[in-house]
Amino acid sequence: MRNRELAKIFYDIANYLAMDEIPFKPYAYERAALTLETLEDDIGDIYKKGGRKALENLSGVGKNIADRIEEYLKTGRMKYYESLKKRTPINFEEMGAVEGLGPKRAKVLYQKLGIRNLKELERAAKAHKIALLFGFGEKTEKNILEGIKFVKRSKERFLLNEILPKTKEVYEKLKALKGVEQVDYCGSVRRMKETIGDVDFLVISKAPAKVMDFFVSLPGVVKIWGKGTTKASVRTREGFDMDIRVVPKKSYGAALQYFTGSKEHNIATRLIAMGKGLKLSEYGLFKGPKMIASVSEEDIYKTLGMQWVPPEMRENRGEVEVALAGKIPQIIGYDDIRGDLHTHSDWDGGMNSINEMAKAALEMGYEYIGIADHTKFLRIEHGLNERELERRNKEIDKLNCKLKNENCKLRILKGCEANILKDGSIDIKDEALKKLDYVIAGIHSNFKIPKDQMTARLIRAMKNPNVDIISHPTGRILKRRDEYQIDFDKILKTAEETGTILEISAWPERLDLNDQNILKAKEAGVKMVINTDAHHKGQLKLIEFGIAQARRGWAEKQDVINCHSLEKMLAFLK
DNA sequence: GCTATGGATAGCCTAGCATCCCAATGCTA
Repeated sequence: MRNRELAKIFYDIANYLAMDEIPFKPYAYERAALTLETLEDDIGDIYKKGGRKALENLSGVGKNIADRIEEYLKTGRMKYYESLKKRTPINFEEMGAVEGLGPKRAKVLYQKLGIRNLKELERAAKAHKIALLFGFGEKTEKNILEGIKFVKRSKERFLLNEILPKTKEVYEKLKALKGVEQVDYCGSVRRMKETIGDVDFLVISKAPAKVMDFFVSLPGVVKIWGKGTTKASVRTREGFDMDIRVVPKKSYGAALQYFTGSKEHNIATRLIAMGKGLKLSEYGLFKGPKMIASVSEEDIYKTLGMQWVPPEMRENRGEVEVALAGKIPQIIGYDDIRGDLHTHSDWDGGMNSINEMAKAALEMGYEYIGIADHTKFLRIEHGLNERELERRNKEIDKLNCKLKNENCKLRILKGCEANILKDGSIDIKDEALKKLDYVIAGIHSNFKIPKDQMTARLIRAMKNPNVDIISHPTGRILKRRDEYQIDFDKILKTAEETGTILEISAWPERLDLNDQNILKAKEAGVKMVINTDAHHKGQLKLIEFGIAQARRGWAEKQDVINCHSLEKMLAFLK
């Protein structure tokens, strides 16, 4: 998939143009990038099948951008982009990741101090050169240093959604390869961890040399770190590494268990083995020199006197003890979601009409979809005011009538994503909220207020009888921003008392609540809802990432309100 | 640079905030 590569380039171009204060063009490139990102098919395939015309048919892609895409697909290069880059050789991917740094400031830093990347930025900030620049100051310099620290910490890891599609693609190719008997991906991808270091594949094959050759010559491989008879390691164009190893059939289960990890889980299981006078390694479970289990993971766990543990739970957070006691919870499955309650339509900043979103929900096999458009505080997302909300509600009523007449079971729910203002009040009148099926409220501004103030802010919002759900409750953005300061235990207590539901955002950069908070919420008896926050119909599919997170937090169907039928789900709301 | 219609040209991308310098700017949602 070259969609993401191209999107990245277009975002870069948008930054270069914004830097020069060129109006509107940046916006055009950003829109094209967004289209590419949400595209379901590979841009190369689209071009192969439909040619230039197919490119120009994409929303936000006109003659010029189609030219650029075409050039890139044909030559692997884009001259326009390269010339922009040459003129201002700034690494935006690094610099832009620092919160508070945008294209304009990056340009000033380059022109005045020659700063091109994170390393040079850090050096200048530490030498207090930045605070002296016009338009900058002490505070900005300090914020930049803090931002750098954060970026560095998350730099080597990739978001799960950056990795998973490519992983599945390679997996399918390996599976189809002649001579491959079995293949699995393991490691943190199999555990569906929110960020991933590298990808490991495990293969059974009688022709390992052929598998190695195939693996290192996969399209998108830019560097071969090593290649032996049963092991190989490569770097992909996207910048992450993939390893493969061929293992004997008889120890496949042991290898799969070992390479899936986590390290902490493996240590715990090895200790169990030791306690029984056994030895567990990547080669098998041994009693003295005799291998007593190893063909499958189930086999190994069973011989250890444990239940099989779903990969998402393998973090040594008590799952080993629970598996020994035979009490592994029935965590929710990837097909258990019956509706998405946090989606946006073109009434606010979304890309699709309510009707289109509903159709997409039907394709997902959903029983209901909730439209939770932004409310008025968020002007950039075209947040709706009371009157506009009313008009939107009428459209939903009409569509529901139509669906009913067509004997369609899907129901569209009237929701909104209101804003929790600095003092904990909601940016839209209660009378308007009352008319909705449900209300989501979230924090979209003033992230840096003291902990007690932030906690009080959320608590006040939860006590509002109209607020049913708190969206992305901790506000973190993976690789960009830490969660805001809150007393999560107090939040849980209030949620429990008021019957407020906490969201598990499936948005790959949020995944908020995270796994550990999900576990805490479950223990506190707080109900949750898994939502995508889709701004585009294609993004309904992101639900997979939310479910994975819920599984990592041991959530069961009873903990997640949208695992239930419409009627039952509605009963959970205030 | 794209889209929508006036088919060559208008309209798109807003508002609150933090910071920096005390009115303006850049960043973020």
